[in-house]
Amino acid sequence: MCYAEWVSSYTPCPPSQTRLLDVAERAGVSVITVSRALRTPAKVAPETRARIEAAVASLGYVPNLVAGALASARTRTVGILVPTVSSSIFATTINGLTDALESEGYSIVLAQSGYEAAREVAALAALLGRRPEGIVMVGSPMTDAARIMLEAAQDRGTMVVETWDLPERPIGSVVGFDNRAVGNAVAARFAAAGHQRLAFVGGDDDRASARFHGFAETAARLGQAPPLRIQLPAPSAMADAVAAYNAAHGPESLSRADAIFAATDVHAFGLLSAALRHGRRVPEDTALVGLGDLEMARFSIPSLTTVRIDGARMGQAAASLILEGVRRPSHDYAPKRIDLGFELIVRESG
Amino acid sequence: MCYAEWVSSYTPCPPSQTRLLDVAERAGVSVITVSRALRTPAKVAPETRARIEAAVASLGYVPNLVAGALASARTRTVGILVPTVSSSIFATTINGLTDALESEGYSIVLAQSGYEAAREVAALAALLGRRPEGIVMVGSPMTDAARIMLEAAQDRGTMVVETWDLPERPIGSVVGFDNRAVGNAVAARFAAAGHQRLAFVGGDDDRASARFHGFAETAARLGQAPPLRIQLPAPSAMADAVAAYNAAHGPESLSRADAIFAATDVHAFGLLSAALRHGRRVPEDTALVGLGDLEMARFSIPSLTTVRIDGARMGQAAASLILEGVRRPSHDYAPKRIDLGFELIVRESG
DNA sequence: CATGGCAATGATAGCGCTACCATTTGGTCA
DNA sequence: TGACCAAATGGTAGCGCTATCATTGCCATG
Repeated sequence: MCYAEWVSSYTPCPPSQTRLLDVAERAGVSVITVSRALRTPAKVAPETRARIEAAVASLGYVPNLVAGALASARTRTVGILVPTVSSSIFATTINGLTDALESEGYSIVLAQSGYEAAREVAALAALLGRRPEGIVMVGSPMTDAARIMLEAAQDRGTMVVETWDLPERPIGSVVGFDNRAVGNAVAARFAAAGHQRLAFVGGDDDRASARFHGFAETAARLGQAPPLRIQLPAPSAMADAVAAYNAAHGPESLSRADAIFAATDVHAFGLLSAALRHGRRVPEDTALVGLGDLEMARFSIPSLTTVRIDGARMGQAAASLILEGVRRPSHDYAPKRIDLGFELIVRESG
Repeated sequence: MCYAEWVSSYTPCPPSQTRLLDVAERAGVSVITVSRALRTPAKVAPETRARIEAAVASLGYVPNLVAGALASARTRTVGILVPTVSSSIFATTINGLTDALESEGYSIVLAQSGYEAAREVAALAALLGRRPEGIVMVGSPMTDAARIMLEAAQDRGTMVVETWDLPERPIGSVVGFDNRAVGNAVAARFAAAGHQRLAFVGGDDDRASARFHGFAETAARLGQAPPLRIQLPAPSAMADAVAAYNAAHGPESLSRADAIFAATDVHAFGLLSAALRHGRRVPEDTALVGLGDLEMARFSIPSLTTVRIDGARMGQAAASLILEGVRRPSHDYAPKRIDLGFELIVRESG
């Protein structure tokens, strides 16, 4: 609070913000009527409403949603915790979520875990302190601490939605796809095309690992040698994939692989670049499949075969789940599990 | 509020959230002592603090920051309004901002304008209703309405920072670069390389336009023919650039240009793809320069000459400006103007 | 031994809004 | 005509926290 004005005329206070009360006085009504005129205009007589609207406009009144949230125990806020925003792969999900929620008057609070456990917990605490009505996670929490916080929040009525995966033991609702099945599908395609020396390039987060396990699983089932796995640091960067390709030239080398599944299109693009620079032909010498169907997959040369994930729809679905579940007594709400599937988009690279 | 429990045992309430008071009772102290233990631990005796910490842990207490914000008139929240998050070009700015603010206990509220005036105003109203301590704009507001809202917010003590530009008439602080100078630099380079038929491809937002004007200005100064300008819809998409390249084959055609400046790397990449598919050699037949220095610029083949903008640093600088200015009496705060500059990264494409 | 100062804690009054009751009209219907 | 209802409006008590101003006890100081 600013008491400076009582103390010294040398330190003026910023003009205190206009409140509902100011509008009410201006319009000659009570605060509650102004509140109603703003939130449920139909319940206020037209002339009264007009007077109030005039007062609002002339004062430039912007309702304090923080106060409203406290009073109503509805923050109209949804938190989203992503590993990182710089990786454009989650951008579409954020986009879909934002688009679906902002028209309902919700705001998005964004936090990043940076793929780090400690940061995830801290970010989650910050998020939950804002009392969001929903929390959208990309993936499942990395730590038990985070899981417990989410479960507690859910017990208090917060909607929890995990995305980009279909975890065995979800916290609340889930909207994602089967990362293991993705790996299966890619391995099956490589095998059908007659590739022998498979490799997988990606991070070591749960989702990338699931893709690898599915990949290795199907490779084994089809009698292939175990795929080489190259682990790259998170978040996915082309530079890491390029470095990995350029690195070793021993038996563990990527350049010996004749088919590479990259856990993200970003990695795939790095590998494509490195392979071409090495004079390898893609897909003749090395077939390449990515994941995400980023725009560049369509326009690279050769264009990139990739697993399309509908990130925007995932965000929209998460938003719908939250809007449905919010304010509903917990006893008649059952968490949902939505499998959005994936699609192997076959282009030139494999 | 949930009164259902008084009414009917069939509609149980979600367990009401734990409050400071619950922790206080558990620890045998007053609420204010708990508040202090959490915010300024040094002011609480070690044993008391230990008891409080134990109570917090056993209750799983998460402070309600909404209530705290209302009481203290400090929301510890910063709003960021971007044209879109799907365009990865602003992702690094969001990243830099987030990284710099989250360690200070701030949360980020994200809103998108989608390059639409009406949506910008709506998003801004939603943002300002949350009473953020700072607002980071990508670019300047598109409408006067938005500008007025921002000015009013600033008068109430909100820090306003415009980024990605250096507007003539900034609202508050600015951290960006000179888009016109970027255009000048690219035109100068094209001219020096002996290119004759220049073209510019980009959106029609203020920043892209400034780049074009700088480009045309220098072209004229160096005696070149006025560059062709191809306007693409926002947000920038490779597909639009590809379509533009493939479109007309008349005198207004991009394929006649021997040097193209694309307002973003995304456009540049689309043009690169289209040109190569048409059998044009880059840079021999068509030189190409982008903007943003996205990672793919480094790894495309040919690699992309581009104007590097340090988006992350822009975000960090915006965060610093906000943290500095916040809570400072307005009379001793002077808006700052920070030019982060740009760098022409010469690679293979031009 | 009174005095002052500091460290530790507490009581209280809001922050700006909304939920939950009133209360006041004017009209409808038995 | 009086009971009844719906439409329009108002009064008031918080939401969970923090800012401000006590209050308490303890020690050092002259």
